[in-house]
Amino acid sequence: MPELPEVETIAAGLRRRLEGEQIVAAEVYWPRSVAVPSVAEFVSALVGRHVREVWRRGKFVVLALDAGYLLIHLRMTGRLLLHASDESGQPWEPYVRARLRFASGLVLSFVDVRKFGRLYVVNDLDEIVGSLGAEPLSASLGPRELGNLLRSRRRQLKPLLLDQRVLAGLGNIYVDETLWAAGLHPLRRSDTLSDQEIERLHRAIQEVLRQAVRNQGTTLRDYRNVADQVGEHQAALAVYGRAGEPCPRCGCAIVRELVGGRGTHYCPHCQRLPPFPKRGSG
DNA sequence: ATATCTGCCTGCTCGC
DNA sequence: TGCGAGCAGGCAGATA
Repeated sequence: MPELPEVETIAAGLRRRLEGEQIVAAEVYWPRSVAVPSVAEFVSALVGRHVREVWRRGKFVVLALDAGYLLIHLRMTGRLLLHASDESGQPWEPYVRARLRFASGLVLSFVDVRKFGRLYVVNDLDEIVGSLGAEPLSASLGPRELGNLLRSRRRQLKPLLLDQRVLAGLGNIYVDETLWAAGLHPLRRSDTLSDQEIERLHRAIQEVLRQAVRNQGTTLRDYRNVADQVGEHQAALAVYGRAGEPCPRCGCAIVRELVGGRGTHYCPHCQRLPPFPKRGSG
């Protein structure tokens, strides 16, 4: 699933090759992939525009155009593939839901097996990303700010960290990895963390995400970068998808349970749940 | 305020 | 070998 590190990798790949490019055609093969506006308006808003800038916000890829913005959310199986052209010689790509053609001949294919991904064209960015929470890697999110986000709510840590309105960019894989790195139980209530635990969680978020970005993301099945290459971070995962395997820290068997309806992986030895909620800074 | 459920989707794995 | 059931999960929307 493309989360922050995967989307960051994709945005970087697009930035290098698309900035300055002009869109000459937009093709939609699965209309429901276009969230907003109508397909006809989507196409006419894109054709003729230039790509000014490309970045990531949460799990969204943002293409700033000379008029308006194209946003892409890959959800579960979405891919953005760049080809020099889709003329003869290119392998046929199944599950293409939409395509953009550029003046240089570049072709950007939105490929999405499960059709969960969404494309958006808007004039006001905040219409789509306005409700997103803090950027986990932002310098403005220090331990104190993270602590405020957690302590102002009384929620289980895992669903809270998955909530894009609180922190934008973490998904199931990196929440599990982060909680393991911080030594915190997924069911731990967010308002019971000590200052030390907040700092550990803050450091874990930074380190896990930065290492995953360096590794170009995690490919368990579907994720590919814009050149159709897999990531490398799957080899560095400590707990996600490793139920029954030994914890890298203590050797105890990793367990998998449902938390908030999601498959959740953790070490029962390193990530203990206190018998009763703690308060204050201990 | 928080937790839980449904629908959206399709490929894959499992058991018979 | 073939088939159906169940699973995977990000997010929006509805409900408890």
